[in-house]
Amino acid sequence: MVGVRQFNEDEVIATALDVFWRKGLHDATMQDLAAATGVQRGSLYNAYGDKEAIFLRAFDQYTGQFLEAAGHALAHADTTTALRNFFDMIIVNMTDGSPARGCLTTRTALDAAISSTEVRQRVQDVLGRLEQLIGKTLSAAPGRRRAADANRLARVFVTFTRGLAVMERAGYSRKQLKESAATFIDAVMGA
Amino acid sequence: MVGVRQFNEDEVIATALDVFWRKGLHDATMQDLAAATGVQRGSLYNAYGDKEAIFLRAFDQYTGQFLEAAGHALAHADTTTALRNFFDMIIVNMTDGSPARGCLTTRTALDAAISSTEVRQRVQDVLGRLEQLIGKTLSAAPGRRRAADANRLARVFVTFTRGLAVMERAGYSRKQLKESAATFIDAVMGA
DNA sequence: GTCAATCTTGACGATAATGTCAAGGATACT
DNA sequence: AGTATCCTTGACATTATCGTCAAGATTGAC
Repeated sequence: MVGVRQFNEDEVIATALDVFWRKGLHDATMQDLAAATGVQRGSLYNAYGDKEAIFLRAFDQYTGQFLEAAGHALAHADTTTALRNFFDMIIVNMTDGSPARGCLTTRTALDAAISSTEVRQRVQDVLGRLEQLIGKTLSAAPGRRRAADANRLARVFVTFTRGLAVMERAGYSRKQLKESAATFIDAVMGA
Repeated sequence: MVGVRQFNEDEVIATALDVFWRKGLHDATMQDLAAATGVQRGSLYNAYGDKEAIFLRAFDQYTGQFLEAAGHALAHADTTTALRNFFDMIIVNMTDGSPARGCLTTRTALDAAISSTEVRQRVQDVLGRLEQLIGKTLSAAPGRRRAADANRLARVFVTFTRGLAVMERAGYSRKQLKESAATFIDAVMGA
């Protein structure tokens, strides 16, 4: 059939996200996307222009889900519990699938050198937003932390999450990652 | 001239390291290596077999230098000072060059999915050794830390260094990375 | 019912990278 | 000197990807 768009855009983007997540922006090819979505290469070019445009849509969908999940995990009265929830969430997120998919944001950040300004911008964006979420959580902690300290510490937390993503790629197991995260929280929040 | 090897292997590997560092194992091509070293593609194939073999040699050279520098930076009586030195070293290491080269180990780890077992092994190796170096430093700290704790904490430190490497790729400046590292050390070691 | 708009499809040309190889030629050993 | 060895070089076949496009077909508007 022709003449009218034959595919559901949301489904295509969701499937594309899966492909990008498993292969990365750089390694995923239009062929991969075509095969996974069942939409011909030519149709994808016609509908979106190029691979990166598809990626940006998929990545936006991803960051939306991710930040919402992060906000939800961090929404706990006790700061330490909130942080534990948060790390559990991201570790499961990156070790899910078989083989594990890893962290899309981190993978994309590492491709930064060969990506467009727009892609880099999105990565900075999601990291910045994550930092704010964590900063809010830390600021809400009972007591003696000043706002500036909370913000600096929030960036340390974000940095550590990126480290976990790398360690996952290096072969560390979910269990090992969780142990590191727990050790980190204890050390920073004072066990 | 022909008949006898026309190039100095150490120089070629050093140059190859530079290429891999700037482009990554995956993105660097034999053409790139040939152009940078001045050795023809065919000669490189003849001498080393394939790109990955060249990479492994270059990577070994790199990790040797890196771990030595890390050991040197950590060789300070005061644990906190040792850690500061160490982080300064790795941050300069990854922000050096223009544009900055980033961290080769981290970049390679992220390529894990598309790399051979051998490459993955080297990455795990260098991270493991780094963990041991840091563990030794932490164990030597005055006082109350048990060996098991030191080892767990060492892995947290390694993880954080990986996070810094990602943040660098995401666009954070040397100054910002140093601030995060300082905040991290203070938080963990008790400021 | 006609027609313009637009989606699908398969094909095409261009580019880039890989790995291989035969020919050519210098070296070193005997 | 003769000869085997080994390196260099350029060419080749292969494969993969990209982006484009013309032809074909259907829908929806008028």
